Amino acid sequence: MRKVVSSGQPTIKEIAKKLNISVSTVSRALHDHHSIGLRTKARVKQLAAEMNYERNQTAVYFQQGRTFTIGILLPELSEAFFSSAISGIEDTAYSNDYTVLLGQSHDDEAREKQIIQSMKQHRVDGCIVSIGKNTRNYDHFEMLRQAKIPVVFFDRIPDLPNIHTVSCNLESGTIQAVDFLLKKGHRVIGMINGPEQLVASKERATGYIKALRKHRLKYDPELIVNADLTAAGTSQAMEYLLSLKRKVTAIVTFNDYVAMDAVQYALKQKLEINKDITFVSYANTPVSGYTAFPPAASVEQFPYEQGKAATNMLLSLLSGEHALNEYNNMLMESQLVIHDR
Amino acid sequence: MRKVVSSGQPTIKEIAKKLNISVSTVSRALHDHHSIGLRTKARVKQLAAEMNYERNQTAVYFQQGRTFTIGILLPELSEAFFSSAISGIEDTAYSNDYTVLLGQSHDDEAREKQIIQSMKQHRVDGCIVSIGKNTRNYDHFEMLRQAKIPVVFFDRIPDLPNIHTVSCNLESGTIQAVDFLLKKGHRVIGMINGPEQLVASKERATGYIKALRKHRLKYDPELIVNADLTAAGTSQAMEYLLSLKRKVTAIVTFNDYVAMDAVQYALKQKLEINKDITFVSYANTPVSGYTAFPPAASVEQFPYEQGKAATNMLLSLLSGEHALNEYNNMLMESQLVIHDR
DNA sequence: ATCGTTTACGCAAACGCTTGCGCGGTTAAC
DNA sequence: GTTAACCGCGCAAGCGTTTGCGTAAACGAT
Repeated sequence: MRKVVSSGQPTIKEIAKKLNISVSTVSRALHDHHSIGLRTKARVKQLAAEMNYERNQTAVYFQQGRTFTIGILLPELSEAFFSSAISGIEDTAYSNDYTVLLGQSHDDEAREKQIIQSMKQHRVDGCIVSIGKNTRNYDHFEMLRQAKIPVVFFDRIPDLPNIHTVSCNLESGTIQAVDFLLKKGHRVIGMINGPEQLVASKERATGYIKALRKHRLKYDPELIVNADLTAAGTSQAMEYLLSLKRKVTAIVTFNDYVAMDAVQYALKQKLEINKDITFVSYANTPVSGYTAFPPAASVEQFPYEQGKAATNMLLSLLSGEHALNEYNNMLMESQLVIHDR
Repeated sequence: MRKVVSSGQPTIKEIAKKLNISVSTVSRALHDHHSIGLRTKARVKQLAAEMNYERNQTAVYFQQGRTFTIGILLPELSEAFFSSAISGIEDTAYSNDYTVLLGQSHDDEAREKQIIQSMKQHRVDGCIVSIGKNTRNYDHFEMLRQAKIPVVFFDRIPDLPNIHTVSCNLESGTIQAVDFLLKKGHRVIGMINGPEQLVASKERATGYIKALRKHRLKYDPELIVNADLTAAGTSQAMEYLLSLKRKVTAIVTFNDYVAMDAVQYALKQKLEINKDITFVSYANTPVSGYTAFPPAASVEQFPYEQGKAATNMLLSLLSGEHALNEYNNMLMESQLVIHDR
C-alpha cells in the first residue's frame, strides 16, 4: 500500500500496541469513559503525554460529520466595521471551542458563491454571512439550507423569507440623532443619505421623518439627498444642501467617511464647524474621533456586539435546541453617542 | 452499528451503486483519471451532477493528511494594519485554493498558545503569525516545528534563529521621510517615537539618525522623544518638543494616531499646520487621508502586500520545493507617500 | 450453588475517499 | 502467430477515530 507521509504524529493505535490493549480502550480512556479502569486510564494518559500524542482532529471531524468550524463570509475584511465584527465573532467562537474559517467576497457575487461552495465542502457546521451589495441571486444560500447548514445573516441581510438575522435598527438611532439636533435648536436639518436601494438608506430616511413627526414638524423632502458615498458625490450633495433657500444648520450624513468629506467641503466654504453647521453621523470607524472635526454625535452600531450576537445565535442553532421552522431575527438598538454638546 | 446522521449528502458509493460500477472507478472518473473510459467518465459526471454530489472534503483531508488550510494568528483582527494584512492573506490563499483559519491573541501569550495548539489539532498545513507584544516564550512555535508545520512570521516577528519572516524595513522609510523634510528646508526635526523596547522604535530612530548623517547634519538626541502612544503621552511629547530652544518646524510621529493627536495639540497652540509645523507619519490607517490635516507625507508599510508576500512564502514552503534548512527572510521596503508638497 | 449485576475491556464496523495492484481484453509490434 | 503494450475497470487496504455490542471475570445477593 501507499506509504503515507504519516507526519510522524503518534496515533492511538501505537499507544494501544505499546500498552498491549485495544484501540477502543485507549480511545475511551482518553475520553474518561466510565467503563475503563482507573489504572488503565492512568497508564494510557501517561504514555499519551510521554509520546506527545495529539488527537487527529481531521479524523474526528470526518468520523463525526462535524467540524466545530464556522464559516464567515464578509464583503471586506479590512473595513473597520467588519473587522470589528470579525473580532467579536472570533472571540465568542473561540470561547465555545469553535474555530473560524474566513472568506471575503469583495462584493463580487461570483466569488461569494465560490466561497460558500468551498465552505460547504469544508463541511463547516454553520455560517455567518454579510452579503455583498451586488448580490441579487441567493441560490448558494438555498444550497446551504438543503445541506442543513444553518446560516445567520448579519448587518447586510438579504431580502429573503425564513432566515436568521442579526442587524442593527438604524431607525431608532436616526431618531435619536435628529432629536439631539432638534434639542440643540436646529430646525432645518439636512440628510446626506446613501443609495436608495439600500435597506440602510431607507431606515435612515424613515427615522429622520419619524423624528420630525414626533416633534410635530413638517417634513421637507428637499432636505434629504441621496448620494453615492464618494467624495465627489458628497461635495455635490453639500453644494445642493447649502444652496437651498432655507438655511441648513445641521446635516446627518450616511457614515463617517461621508461626514469627513462633508466637513472638508464645509471648511472650503469657510463655514465654522459646530457653529455655522453641525454634523451628526453613523459610527463606522473608531478613527473619526481623531479627526480635527469629528461629528457632534454619531450613531453607534456596535459591530463587535453584532458579531457576538450572530455567533451566539448560530451556536444555539447548532446545539439543535431549535425547531427547524423557527427563525430568529434579532434587531439590535443603535445608540447615539454624543461627542460634543 | 450507530446510525450516523449522514447529512443526506450523496457519496461516491451511491453513485457507484446506481451505475453498477466500483467506487474506485467513480473516484477516478471524477478526477479525470486517464485509465477511465470516456463513456464511463461522462456517465459518472452526469449522475454526480444530477445527484448534486459534492466531495466530502473532511474525508479527503483525513485521508490525504493535508487540509489545504492555513492558520493565521494575529494580535487584533480589528486593527487597521492587521485587517488589511488579513485581506491580503485571504486573497492569495483563496486564489491558490487554500482556506484561512483565523485566531486573535489579543496580545495574550496564553491565548496565543491555545490557538496554536488548536490550529495544530486542526492539522493546518501551515501558519502565518504575528506575535503578541507580551510573548516571551516560544515553545508553542517549537512544537509546530516538530510537527513539521511551517510557519511564516510577519510584521511582529520574534527574536529566534532559523525562522521564516516577512517584515517591513522602517529604517529606509524613515530615511526617506527625513530626507523629504530636509529637502523642504526643515533643519530642526523632532520625532515622537514609540516605546524604546519595540524593534519598530529602534528602526525609526536609526533611520532618523542615518538620514541626518547622510546630509552631514549633526544629530541632536534632544529631538527624539519616546512616548507611550496615548493622546496624553503625545500631548506631553509635543509640549516638550515645542519648548526646546531650537525651534522645531517638523515632526515625525510614530503612527497616524499619534499624528492626529499631535495635530490636535498644535491647533490648540494656534499653530498653522504645514506652515508653522509640518508632520510626517507612518501609515497605519487609510482614514488619515480623510482628516482635516493629514500628515504632509507618510511612510507606507503595505500591510496588504505583506500579507500577500507572507502567504506566497508559506505556499512555496508547502509546495516542498525548499530545503528544510533554508530560511527565508524577506524585508519589504517601506515607502514614503507624499500627500502635500 | 445459582443468578443477576457490575466492571473492564476487546472486536469490528463504519465514516468517504484515494490508490497500488491485479486482471481480463483489445490492439500494435515483430 | 506470439509477445508486448495498453486500455478500462474492480478489489481491497488504509487513513485515525468512535462506538454498539459481546463477553469474560468478579462480586454481592439470594
